[in-house]
Amino acid sequence: MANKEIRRSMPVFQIGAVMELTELTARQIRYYEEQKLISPARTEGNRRLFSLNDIDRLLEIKDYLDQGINMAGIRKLLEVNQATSAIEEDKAKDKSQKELSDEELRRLLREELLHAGRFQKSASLRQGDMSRFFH
Amino acid sequence: MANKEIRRSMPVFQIGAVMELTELTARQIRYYEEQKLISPARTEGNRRLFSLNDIDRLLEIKDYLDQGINMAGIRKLLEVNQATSAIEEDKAKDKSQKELSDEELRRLLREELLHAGRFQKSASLRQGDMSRFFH
DNA sequence: AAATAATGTGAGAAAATCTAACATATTGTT
DNA sequence: AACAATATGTTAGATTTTCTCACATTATTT
Repeated sequence: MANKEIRRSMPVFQIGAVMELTELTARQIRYYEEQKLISPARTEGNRRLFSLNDIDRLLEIKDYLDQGINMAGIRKLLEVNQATSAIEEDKAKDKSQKELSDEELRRLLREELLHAGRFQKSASLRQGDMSRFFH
Repeated sequence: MANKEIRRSMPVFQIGAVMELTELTARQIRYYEEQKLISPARTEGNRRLFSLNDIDRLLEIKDYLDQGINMAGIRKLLEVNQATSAIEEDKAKDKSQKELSDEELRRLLREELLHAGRFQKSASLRQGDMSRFFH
């Protein structure tokens, strides 16, 4: 499901929330952006907006920092991590595709058609849909 | 999993994000609070903080509004909805409990022990954990 | 026509975030 | 030991967002 990744990359959190969730200071978070470790989106008014992926990344950075790794090291590690996780995603995709029986495929197709267009405009969001928004 | 409900009720969204997600104006959202349809949390600085549940509720309200139902009606509908969904949750819980084999129970217990305390302090959050945070 | 309900709009205050600059503590280098 | 670089703290002033409150407007009910 590519929707999952879309949802996880939606920029919705302001820096205050991120500070609480990650226990990093605003200064630290901004510095990591300066160092190109993260690239949060911006509102019209230039405020940072973070996604779940950004937050995961910050938690990862924090872990590495606790291990005494410096910015350069972390930058490299995140690169590698990014690459390998992309590969793993692809693998998982292949695997799950192979494992689908024809019947399941037909069922999924029906589902797909039934819900087509659901994520086009947020106007189409309706009750209960927020549960679909994350993960 | 009661954690799911805990996560869904975590107040993290500011009104700006909620406006975008729901396509309601700030005025509307505040009015619905005044009408006791929602009860968002507050920051120290008195700003509203909404949870996923709040947002679902607002989307539900919007649906009802589109159907021409007034505040009183919506209030009542939300009450009923709340009650029935609680019942359904209980039912689901019963069902899933019955369906768990002894072996699965033991496995879950091990898991539980392994991850005990994880949600006590946000300090214990580590990389990849944000994916667990929603749904 | 008057009252009520739901929402819009504007003002002024308070809070959160922004950038930029300088300070400080720790680590690495010479 | 002295110096340089790294990572973070702190402060200031500007900008943006949100707050409450009051009044305006529009559509429905009585």
